[in-house]
Amino acid sequence: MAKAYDPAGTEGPIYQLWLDGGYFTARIDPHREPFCIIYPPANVTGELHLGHALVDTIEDCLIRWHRMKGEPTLWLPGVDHAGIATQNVVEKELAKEGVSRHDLGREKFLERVWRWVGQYRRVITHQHFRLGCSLDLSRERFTMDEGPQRAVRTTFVNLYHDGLIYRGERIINWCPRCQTALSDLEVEHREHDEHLWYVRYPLLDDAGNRTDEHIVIATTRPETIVADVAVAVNPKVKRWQKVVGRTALLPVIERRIPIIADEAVDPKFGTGALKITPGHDQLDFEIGERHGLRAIVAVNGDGTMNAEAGPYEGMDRFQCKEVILRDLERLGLLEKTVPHRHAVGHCERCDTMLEPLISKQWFVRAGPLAKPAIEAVKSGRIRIIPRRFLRVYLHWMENIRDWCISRQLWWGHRIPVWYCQECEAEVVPPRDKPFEDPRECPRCGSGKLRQDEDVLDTWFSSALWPHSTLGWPDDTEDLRYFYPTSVLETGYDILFFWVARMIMMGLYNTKDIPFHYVYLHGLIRDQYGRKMTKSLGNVVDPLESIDKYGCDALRYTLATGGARGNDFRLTDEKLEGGRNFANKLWNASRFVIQSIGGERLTLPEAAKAKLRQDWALEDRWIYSRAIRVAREVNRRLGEFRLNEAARLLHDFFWSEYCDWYIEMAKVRLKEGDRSPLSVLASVLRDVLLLLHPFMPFVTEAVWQHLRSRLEEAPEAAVVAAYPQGTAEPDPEAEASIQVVMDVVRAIRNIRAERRVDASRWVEAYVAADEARPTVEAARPVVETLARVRPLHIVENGRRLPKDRVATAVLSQGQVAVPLAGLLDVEGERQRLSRQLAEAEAEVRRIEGKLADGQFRRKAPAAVVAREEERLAAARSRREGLSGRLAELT
RNA sequence: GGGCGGUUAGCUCAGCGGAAGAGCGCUUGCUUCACACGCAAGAGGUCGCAGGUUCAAAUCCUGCACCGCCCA
Repeated sequence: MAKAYDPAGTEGPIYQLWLDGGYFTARIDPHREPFCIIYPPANVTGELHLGHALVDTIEDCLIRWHRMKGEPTLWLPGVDHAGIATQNVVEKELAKEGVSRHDLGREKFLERVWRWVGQYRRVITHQHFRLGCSLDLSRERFTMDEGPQRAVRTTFVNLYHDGLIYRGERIINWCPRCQTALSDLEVEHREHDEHLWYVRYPLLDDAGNRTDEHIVIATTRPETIVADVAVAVNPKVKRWQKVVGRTALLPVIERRIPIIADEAVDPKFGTGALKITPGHDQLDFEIGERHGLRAIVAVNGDGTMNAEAGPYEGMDRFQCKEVILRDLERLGLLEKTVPHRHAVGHCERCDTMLEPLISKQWFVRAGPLAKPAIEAVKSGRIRIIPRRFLRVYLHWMENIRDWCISRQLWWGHRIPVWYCQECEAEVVPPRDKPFEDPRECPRCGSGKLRQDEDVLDTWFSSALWPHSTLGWPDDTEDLRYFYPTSVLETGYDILFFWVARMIMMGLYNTKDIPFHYVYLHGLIRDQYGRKMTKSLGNVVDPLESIDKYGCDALRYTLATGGARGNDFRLTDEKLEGGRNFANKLWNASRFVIQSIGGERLTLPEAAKAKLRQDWALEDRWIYSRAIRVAREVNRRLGEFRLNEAARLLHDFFWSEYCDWYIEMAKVRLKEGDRSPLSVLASVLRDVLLLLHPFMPFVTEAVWQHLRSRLEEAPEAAVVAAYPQGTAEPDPEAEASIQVVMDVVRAIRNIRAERRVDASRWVEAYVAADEARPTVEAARPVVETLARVRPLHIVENGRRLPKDRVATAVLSQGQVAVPLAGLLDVEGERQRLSRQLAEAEAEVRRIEGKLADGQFRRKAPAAVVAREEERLAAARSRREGLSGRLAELT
């Protein structure tokens, strides 16, 4: 084994070993409860970021844990066609060649996209390998595969015939750059420091002639004046009450528009009078409907003004704004301009300022679907972790709005609706034949049918993912066995986009929940706490981190980075820590394996603590601790507390197994006594297996070295049984070793403070009182670890030497180190006095607590007993300290 | 406007009713035969502020301040 762990040389061969073993392929066993996670499909755009690395780490960890527990385990990988994103990427590629998609035409363009898909599916798969993922590649699915396509089509057809999908003219969010409609969720609201323009609309008299009077409206979007159809005032605003019912003259356009009254107008905004533009504003649209006003759309799909804009036709909407303001100014109709901050919608994908406009689109009627989805979570059939996201989910669901699902894109699932060219009928395949394209119009018999040009929102197919990947709408073995899946794990940022919709659609399609648990993780940020974005240039490529520190280092860092559901910052320092841990694991293992040599060990199996009574104290202790740690780790994993489980293992392995146990074991090994080997190997085995889900490569690599030295060791860690800690702990050994450690630490402390040369052996005395047999038994350990020879063990403090010794008082004994010439009596006095003061304070504190009748009556007996023990220890320490001080001359 | 999260050692974060923890950084020693990606010994915290509940509060409740996020 090499002197340092080499991830780059290890990871490839180890992954190959797993693939060759076929360990990742799920096997159905009807007698066992399966464990299944559907991977959140990665966008086929191709970029793998730290978010994926986090998903990979968490899900692989859960999957490996369950697989090792012996459950039939399926982790199903997937790739998402990512409509807008992929179309944008391919269009950018084309732009480099000086071609637009329109030059190519729909068919040729789609060919290009498929070529891209072929390329990037492989890249994505390779990236999962690098992260050590134990995905079942034989079941990989792509949202545009035939199976998921059929699921999409079936769902659409059923929803349509159930009246849950409709086509209608609504205000939607339009992205002029992507040239498509978006759903509400794809809108990013951002505050803009802008202006509020106060514009005068002249009033007409009864004869329709212009007067000197006017009504003043305040607007943030003067360019939409051209599409105004009314002015509305709140009926409570006194100032405008008398003008309701009159007619105003729309500036520039000179259209006559009515002045109406509507409660929805905010009397405190601007002047209390609102221009009504039903074609470009949701609130105005609603007011318009109430008053039977027509709607005018004045902006084209590309963001330029259309013929409705009159003189401004052809201008870009932003340019139009400038020009119209100049015109208003010139006409004396611009009363004032005041600074104003307001929220503006932007395209989540390309950041373009969105244009709300009326458009004919397809919608999902979300209300009826949300009802059972609310119930499934409220009843606890689906559990959301961390729990605080439950309220977020419910609030969104209870206020859900219809979902705009049509996109004016070429790449995606084509909407399965045809329109009759003759009678304009809307034709959707029947429920029993959802995959058959209609050939003639059922109403007029015409053969002139044209399919809707649009495709569905990508999230529509993602919403079906847990069942469409398992074979739905067919009744497959996988679907029957693995559905509902066990855990849905993803970032909290797509709770609405994906999780909520999966619950709705899963319940609709399968009449069952899609998963039992939803585990939401936090977002990874850079070292300054900023979100990682391309524009900031602070995006970390996980593959670079793996190259630099090793996959296990990255995984360990991500797993321990923060508490569940919390964001955390990734830094090089943390990755270094992960690398160091992997190396520590490697080297301690190297020591154990080298110590075993060519022998084949049988590991001890002593479930009852009694059976371990005759073992060496340190063997009993570490064996007992390993049992407790295994229990704790399993418990934390069951609660999705990966960070706590990993940290527990880190601390146990490093601070107890390496720092103390290995050093203690060396004492006997050096004497040629091989008895510690089986315990060394046994605890190492447990640690390796317990850590395997977190750090699969280094643990497997070590396992492959270790297993040949063990009798009956499984062929690979990935399929070894996960330690459960079913054996009985040994509290007696744990308490005893504490005394030994305290003695060693006390002597080391004195040596360090007195600057005793590290290589020098010194004489020392220990008065251990009741713990004397323990210290006696551990004499060789204490001598070696504290570099003491000879070690005198005396009955009690009175037997310790008094002159020119440095002393330490423990709760269960005292230590004295003769230091002729090195002792600073005054310093010693000060140190002991300080400790005495501390001990006295402690005694007073606990005495006070125990004197309180309320405490004794109300606190649990175990707590009272513990306090009494502490008091005894503190008193003993106090007596010892004052005794030493008195002797100090 | 509504909701959520955060505020704990110099930094990054755990802990969330019964003696303040980790990693990094810092100080002092160590080429100790697994590891300097290391070993040993240390220093460092009125757990944001103010009330309240409790025998007991960093931990529960109320209010406030600041930072961040989500929804409208």
